Amino acid sequence: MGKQVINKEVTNKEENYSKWYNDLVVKAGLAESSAVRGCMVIKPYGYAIWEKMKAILDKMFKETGHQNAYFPLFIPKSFFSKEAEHVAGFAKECAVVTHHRLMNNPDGDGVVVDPSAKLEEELIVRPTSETIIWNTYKNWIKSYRDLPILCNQWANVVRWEMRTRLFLRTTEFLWQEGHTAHATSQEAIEETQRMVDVYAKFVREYMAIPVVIGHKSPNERFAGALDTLCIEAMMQDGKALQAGTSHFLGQNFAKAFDVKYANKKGELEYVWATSWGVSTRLIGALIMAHSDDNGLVLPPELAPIQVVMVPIYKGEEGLDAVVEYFNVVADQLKKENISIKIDTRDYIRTGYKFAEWELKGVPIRIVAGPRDMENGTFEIARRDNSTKEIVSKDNVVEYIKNLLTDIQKNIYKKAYDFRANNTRKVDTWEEFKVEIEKGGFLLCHWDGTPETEEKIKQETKATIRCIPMDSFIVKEEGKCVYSGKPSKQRVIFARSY
RNA sequence: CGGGAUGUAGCACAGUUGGUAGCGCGCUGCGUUCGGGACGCAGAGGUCAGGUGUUCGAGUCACCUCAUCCCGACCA
Repeated sequence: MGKQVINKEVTNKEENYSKWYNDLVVKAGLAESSAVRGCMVIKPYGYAIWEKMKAILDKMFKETGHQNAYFPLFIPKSFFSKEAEHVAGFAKECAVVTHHRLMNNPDGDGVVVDPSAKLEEELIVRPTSETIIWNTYKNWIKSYRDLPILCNQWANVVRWEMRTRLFLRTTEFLWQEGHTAHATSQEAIEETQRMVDVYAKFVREYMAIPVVIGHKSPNERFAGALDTLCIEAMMQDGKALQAGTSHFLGQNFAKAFDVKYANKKGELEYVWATSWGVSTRLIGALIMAHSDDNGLVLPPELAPIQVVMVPIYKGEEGLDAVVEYFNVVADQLKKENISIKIDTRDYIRTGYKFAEWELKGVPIRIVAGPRDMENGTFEIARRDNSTKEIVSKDNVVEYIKNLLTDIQKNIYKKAYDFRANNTRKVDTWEEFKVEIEKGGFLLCHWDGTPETEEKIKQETKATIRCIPMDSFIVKEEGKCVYSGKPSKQRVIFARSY
């Protein structure tokens, strides 16, 4: 049966945000930690959310001209050292395959690695696929006619992080990574922008989370990129979360892997590259952006179950009657592509079911019992603001359709207002040190140097989340909040995940 | 890899000066309940992380190993 209940004593968001988050992930049935250090089991309910995300993103990628492909999990070690910055960025967190055979332990029980099966060249479990993909693209690209190449892969990657957290940072995680090759710098830069826009649209419209699009500062840039664009979201504890990145890689990987094409004049040129990705971390963002002490709050666009129907009845015939009453509406809703669950479990009490579906974040609950059947009504409760209404069965389909749209908007608005209330301009260093403790985004002038950013990070743990490109653009002359040197635009400082 | 802590039932924990294992939740069965997380009765479930030592006797004391968590460094 596996009934899971949040113990309210330990799930107060205000008191211990981390614990609240972790409890929620486990108790809502999204994921749990596994036997392997830092790895996560994504449970069916959590994976259903991921599948919905994948389907929408995949469609958006195809609409922007991309195709899916798949590249190997293992990368020869030598590939890795071809791009100096890239290897420096990932070297410390790589899982390495050194052998390919086990044998019975000659000294006792169990199995040991067979020393005779040592690989000549070690294989790296991909932490990201730039190197193996560029080694492949080398063979695909000869002429300007072969360009652009616009590939995406859905895959798992491994990064041996020191500290892990369910969804936000696990040793192995699922993601998509797009890798494109272009004839011109201009085209690659446009692609980088196009894909960060796709991410922003997805997170805003489907996940109902407001994000800022911006450039990363050089310190925060992807290893091997000339420019990294990102979307940054604010979680309910005021910390920032990088939700997606899109990198302009210049000709770095083309040069490292010697990928040249013949242009129309027959001259050889290096190609221009981008890469972009989002991961299961987005599920963590979804949880931390909307949920409350009663559990998940899922936006209707991504909820695996959009409407749950809970019957109230006495005896077996009573149940059949209510289910029949529900089925009429359920069939109509299904025709509208609304996903329905009728909770007919007879071994669980009604109140318990209510609490359980709230914990799982189902946007709408419909309740009906003898009273409603007599009156021709349903009781409809929304998860996002806990209000209930009695609705006539004649209007219920239209009502639900509108309500789903309304909930989606309302969740976004809530998150938007929260972000607005936790974003402020800060102009002095004294003020900065006080304000950063309160959480949220600080819009500050910065002198543009990595040294200043590094010092601010060391003193306050805050980093530049991005140099905004759409929301929060404040182009004005000012003085760096730390060094007092001149600055032309405010950037976003925050503590982050 | 530094600093701190913790390993006892599925989960969360208690366990006194060393004396042979407990509570709550969950689970199983029966009954009464059932429009917001019900209750009663009866059950099942443990190599007290592992090892060595001290002792007549170790969950408890000492040492070692392993694992996990938190704080740093790293990071989607």
